[in-house]
Amino acid sequence: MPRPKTRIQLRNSETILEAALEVFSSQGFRGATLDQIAEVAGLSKPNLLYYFPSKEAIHQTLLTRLLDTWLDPLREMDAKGDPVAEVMGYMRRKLQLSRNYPRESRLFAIEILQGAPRMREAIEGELTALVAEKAGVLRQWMDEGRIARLDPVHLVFSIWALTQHYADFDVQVRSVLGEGHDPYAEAGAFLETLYARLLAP
Amino acid sequence: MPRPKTRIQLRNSETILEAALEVFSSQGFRGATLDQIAEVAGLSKPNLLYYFPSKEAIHQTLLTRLLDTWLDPLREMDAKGDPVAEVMGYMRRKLQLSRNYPRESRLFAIEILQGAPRMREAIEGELTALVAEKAGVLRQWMDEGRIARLDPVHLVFSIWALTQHYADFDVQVRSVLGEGHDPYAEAGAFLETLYARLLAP
DNA sequence: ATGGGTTTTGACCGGGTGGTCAGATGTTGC
DNA sequence: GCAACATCTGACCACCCGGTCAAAACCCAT
Repeated sequence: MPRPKTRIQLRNSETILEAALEVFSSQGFRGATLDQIAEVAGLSKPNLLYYFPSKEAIHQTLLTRLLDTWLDPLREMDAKGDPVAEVMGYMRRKLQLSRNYPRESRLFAIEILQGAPRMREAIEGELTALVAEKAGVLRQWMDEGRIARLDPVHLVFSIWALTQHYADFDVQVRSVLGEGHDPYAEAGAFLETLYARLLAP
Repeated sequence: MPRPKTRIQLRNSETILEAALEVFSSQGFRGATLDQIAEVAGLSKPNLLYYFPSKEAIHQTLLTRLLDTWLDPLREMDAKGDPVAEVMGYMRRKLQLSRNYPRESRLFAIEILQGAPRMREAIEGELTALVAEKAGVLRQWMDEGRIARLDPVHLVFSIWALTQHYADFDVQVRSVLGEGHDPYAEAGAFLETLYARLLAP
């Protein structure tokens, strides 16, 4: 069970994780099989298990990597910037994440939906702490009258919900919109309007 | 494979569906096993299969029942009512659905997340048609200047996203909020404010 | 009580799944 | 070229899972 060192190890580990993301995000943990992942990766099943000790370990690696990417846009929200612009910027970055990494979004969603059995720790630690910190920043801005007074945590929830919806419920969104639409472009415009009105002091 | 007729058949069919909802909504279709469902239902596995021809059939029955419940709140939105009150009412009913039927919400979410393999038809038919109809009503209200001009379909998406979030991501919501919170009460207040500001002409 | 229909179950089956292993094949430094 | 090590694979295993079936247990009208 080598930690990536050589070129081959690095390349194959990445190939496997990429394939695993594809399969886990569309089938869930139990729905995915090592054979499927192996096929997508273009490797044999025993070869997967040469690079990762178990199916569980592959999944765990994906989740761990994911969390950082996922929280970055919120980390970037700057207490020293312009409040409305900062919240808007956060919303835009999160929507971009949904657009560019829909599989990651779905992987995350499936995990939380099922009670976060393999992520509880990270959620109760890192994620909760970061939201608490940024809620403080938002509350400060509200106290200063620079954005409308709202429950800051639910404001964050609203950004999560509204942006992730377009990745997680992609099938439904596209079906309802019909052809000839760019869901993310329209969502961007809609959310700009929404948060402009919501945040105005 | 009897269609419910006698008391026993009715009672056991319901027991099975209730248990299946519990298990499917927390494990997904492939993650769930008949043994788990049987255990929760307090029946033997072969006995389940006396009432339903297959695992698939149990799942299908749940989904079919679900869709109607799920669309009812939108159906009730009345073109002849007061626009802001009607949209607000829809949002409130949808939030109540999340509060009262979180398992159903998660069952639905998992299905869509995985590409709606067993629901595509219903989504492309019933659901899409209903949204199209109600989007027309919303557009009419906007033309009359009675609510703000917005993309009506994305307005509906926003209600779905913001209300279902509290059921689907329950674990995350509760972790971030910490103890001593009533997520749904707070969400209700937050969403009232949000839609009041968003919809005002 | 008894007989016919309904409900329930233990035992079993075949296919799929995660994981192992011995050995084959490739790669690299000398 | 070759030894030492890294990478890869076919064959295999034990377990799980959805589903079957024959027979047992139960229910109830007569």
